[in-house]
Amino acid sequence: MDSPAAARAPNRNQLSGMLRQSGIRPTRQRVALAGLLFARGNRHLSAENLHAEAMAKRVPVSLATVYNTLNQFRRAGLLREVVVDGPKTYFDTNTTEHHHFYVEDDQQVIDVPAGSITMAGLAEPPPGYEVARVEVVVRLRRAAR
Amino acid sequence: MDSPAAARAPNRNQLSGMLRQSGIRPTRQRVALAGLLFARGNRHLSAENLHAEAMAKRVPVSLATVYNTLNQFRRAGLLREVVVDGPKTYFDTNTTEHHHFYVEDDQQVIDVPAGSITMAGLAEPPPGYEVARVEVVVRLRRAAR
DNA sequence: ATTTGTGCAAATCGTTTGCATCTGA
DNA sequence: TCAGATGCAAACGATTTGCACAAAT
Repeated sequence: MDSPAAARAPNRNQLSGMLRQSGIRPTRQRVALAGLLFARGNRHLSAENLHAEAMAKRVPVSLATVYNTLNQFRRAGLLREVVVDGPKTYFDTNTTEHHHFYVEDDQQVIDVPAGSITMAGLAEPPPGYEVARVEVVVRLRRAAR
Repeated sequence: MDSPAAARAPNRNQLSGMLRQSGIRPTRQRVALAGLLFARGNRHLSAENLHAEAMAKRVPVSLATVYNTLNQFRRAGLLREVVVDGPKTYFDTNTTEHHHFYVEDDQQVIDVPAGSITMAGLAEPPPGYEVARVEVVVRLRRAAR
C-alpha cells in the first residue's frame, strides 16, 4: 500500500517547514490544519468541512481561524480556490493546473484527471488584459436511470 | 444604425408575449425588468446591478422582486447563470452555449466569442453521473504594463 | 518584549422568506 | 374573483472583522 513520496502524510516538522518556507508562522492550529489538509492527496473542502473535521479530531480551532488560515494558505499558493458557484467556496489541495467536476445535488467537487480535457483554441483576451488562469467546471447531474 | 432583428429592442407587447410563452405572468415589474434585460444584446448583471438600473430609470421595484424575477427567468431558460465565484451571482442574457472572461479586479463578466474555445477531449464523467453542462471561465488580470 | 495569531461575538454581504397587501386575467 | 405577485422587514448562511487575550520569535 505504498504511495509516492509526495503523497505520504507529512509529520509535524515537515509541516512546520512547509509553512515557514511559505512565510507563514507555524502556530499550533495552523500546523494542525495543514496536517488535516495535506495528510493525503487532493482534497476539496470548504471552511465548514475543515472546521468540522478539526472538531472531530479534537483539534480546538475556531471557524474564524479556519477561514483565516485557508485564505492565508491560498495566498501562499499552498491551496487553490475552486470556482464553482453556489454559496460555499471550496479549496483544493492540488495546486497544479487541472479542472473539476461539480455535482450540484450533493455539493461535491471532484478532480478531473489531468489531461482528459484539452482546450483547442484558447480565447484571446481583450486588449489590456492577460489570462490569469483558466477554470473548467463540468457540472454533473445524477444519471436519469 | 440597424441591427439584426433578434437584437432589436423589443417593445412592451413583445416582452409580454415572451413572458407568456415562458409561462410567466407579465406583470408591470416583470415586463419592465425584461425590458432592461433584453433591450440590447448580451448583458451580464447581478441582482444588485439590475435593481440599481431599474431605480435609475424610475422603475419602482424591490430588490426582493428583482431576485425573484431573475430566478424565474433563469428557470424559464430566458437567462443563464454564470459560474464565476466570488460572492455575487451573475445572470447572462445569452443562453446559448458559450464561455466567459472574468475580470476579478472590476468584477466584470465578458462573453468569450463563440467558437474561440474548443474542448478537445471532454472528460468522462464518473459512473452514475452525466454531464449537465460545461463552463469555462477564463480569469483575466490587468496586463502588467 | 514585541510582533503576530487566536477566539469570540458582532458586523457585513448577498440572498431568501413570511406575511399583509395589491393586481392582472 | 382570486390565484398569484409585490414590498417590506426580518431571517439566513457564508464570510469577515474588532478587539481583548495568548502564543511565537
